[in-house]
Amino acid sequence: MADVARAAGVSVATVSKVVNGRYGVSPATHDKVLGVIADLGYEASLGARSLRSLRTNVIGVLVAEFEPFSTELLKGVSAAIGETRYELIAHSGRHHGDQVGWERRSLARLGGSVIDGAIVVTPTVVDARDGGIPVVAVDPHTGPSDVPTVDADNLGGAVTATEHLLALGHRRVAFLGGRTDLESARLREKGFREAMRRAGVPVDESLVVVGGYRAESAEAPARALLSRAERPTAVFAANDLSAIRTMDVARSLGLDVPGDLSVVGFDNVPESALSTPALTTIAQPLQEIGATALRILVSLLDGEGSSPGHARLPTTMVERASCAPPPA
Amino acid sequence: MADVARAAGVSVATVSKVVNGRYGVSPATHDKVLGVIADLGYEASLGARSLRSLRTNVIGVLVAEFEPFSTELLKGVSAAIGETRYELIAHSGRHHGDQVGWERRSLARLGGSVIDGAIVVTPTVVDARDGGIPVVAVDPHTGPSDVPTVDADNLGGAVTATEHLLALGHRRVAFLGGRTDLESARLREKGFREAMRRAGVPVDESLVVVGGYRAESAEAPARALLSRAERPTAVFAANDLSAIRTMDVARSLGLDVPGDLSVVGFDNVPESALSTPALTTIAQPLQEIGATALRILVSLLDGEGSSPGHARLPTTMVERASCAPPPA
DNA sequence: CTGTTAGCGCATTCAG
DNA sequence: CTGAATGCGCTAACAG
Repeated sequence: MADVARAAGVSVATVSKVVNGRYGVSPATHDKVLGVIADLGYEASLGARSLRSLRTNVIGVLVAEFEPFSTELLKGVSAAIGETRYELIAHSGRHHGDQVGWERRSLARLGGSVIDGAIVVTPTVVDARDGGIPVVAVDPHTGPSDVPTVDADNLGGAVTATEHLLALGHRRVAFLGGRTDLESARLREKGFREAMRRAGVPVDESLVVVGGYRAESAEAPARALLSRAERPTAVFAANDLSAIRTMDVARSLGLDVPGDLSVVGFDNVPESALSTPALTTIAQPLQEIGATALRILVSLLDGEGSSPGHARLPTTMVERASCAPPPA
Repeated sequence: MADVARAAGVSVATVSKVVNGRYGVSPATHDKVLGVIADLGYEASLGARSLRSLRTNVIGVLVAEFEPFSTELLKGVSAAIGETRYELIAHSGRHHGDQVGWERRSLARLGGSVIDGAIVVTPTVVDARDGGIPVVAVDPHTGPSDVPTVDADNLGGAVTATEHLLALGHRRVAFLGGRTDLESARLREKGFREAMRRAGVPVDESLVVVGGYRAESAEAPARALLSRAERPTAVFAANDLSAIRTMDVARSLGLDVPGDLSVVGFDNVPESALSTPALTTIAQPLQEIGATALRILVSLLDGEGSSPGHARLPTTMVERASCAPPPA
């Protein structure tokens, strides 16, 4: 900026005013400075600007990792940000296995300086005052919180998935759960139990296991489930990554999907259509969830007092090729 | 940081030393400060730190937009960053239609302050000295440059795609091109022409059009192509998004894919398996490309002098359901 | 209308 | 081994 000021024959303060469109600069100076900026290809350093000013016009999407779920959300956020004046930064910190706490750290690191507001994806602990900036949570931790939240109808989706398996004639239905610290996982299990109860089919507790939402963490429980003497004829996995890994495990055990085992997932990430067989799953409108979260955050930032509080989007079933009636 | 210093009864300078693992702090003080930091949940502000220090241990992935192509790369980068000491920031600036120049702006904005190095996705103009930080380009602009580059075998892939259509018996084959400013688009067209020439099939120049790699920009040329009296029996689209949109257009014109029209895409983004019919396409190992770019960048940052210069990964054909012999 | 001044939160000299 | 002083690039008051 000093270079620009020198070249334009003005002070850095004036350059700053021009860059930020402040009033009180003569048109001639304004144009001159803009010209020099264009020539030199100057761009204000985000780091320095954010240190001094209250607004950076940058929105952060904070994730633990860039996997199919979070990147789908990101696509939705990115599509919706077009008309706004904000730019986007997606951040994934280093986390040595600690699945909890990364959200606070990211927020403390970026909030209050680099970003004006944040969309936090599957946080365990969110506190509206962490980092002192507006926050919207997507698919957060159990329990009510004071931050606006966007999620999908996890309960209804889980009921639908389970009923689908029951309607096909399955009775030994297993539930491969998600991350126990997330509300979504809890609701999916609840929906599973509710549908079973309604159908009058008792839940075999030994068939309800924890998969952790990640392919690696789901592998062992899936293998245990399918290696049992009395193995289930169907598995409802709490998300697609677990479901896909379950099908891999089944194959490695010589089981045919859907001949010997039916599998239903949850999320409908694009990858679910690429598996063999293609996965029947419960679709969440992930991109729309991202877009909704962005809209809420922007309205928060622009101070349109109305805090929508909570948005819940519908889920739908996508039938593909991973389900069939149980073997005779 | 001042809060931490006060609570620990030391100066901010000492806290800084502890945080950054500098020598010259007594073990007792060290532990005490760490304890307070844990209690208060303190985290250094990225903005301030980057302003003062040369290293931030943050790597930036600079994209124009978060769409399937860039998010696949991001997954690969994210998976590969696990073992390193870097964290990841993906940035998409505001670009009012200007498809060129965003990369310089992003680089100037983040480089030299927030990030230590960058992976730039499909940049048109990259200069190694923009922002003064190490840069690796993925799928960049035409022409040799001084920045290390990672891409896929665009030429070979395009030949394979075209030969596939020719082998099915197609002779009126159209090419729906990409962004003319990108080397990848140029090579895909070249591969198309080369395969046609080898097969002794003349290229009808009116069937070679520009689609721009985006669904919206590909729609009009696709419609024009398929509305012609003598319409092509097959289209090789320069990327999957264009190919998928071409199939949509075909359907809206009452054409059956692949009965009336065969379509081949390029990229194999997950979405290509979700289309109806599922798209036959040329797969780039996108995640691997991202991981490779990261490895090169890290070796650059860690000063392992060996600059690999250029990595080119293989492409493979994925046959799905969008191709058939031409109508009789 | 423009320039001067004073920090934003932190890392780094250099004295103590 | 520790703390006080300095400045990174920028914006926000104020003074001219």
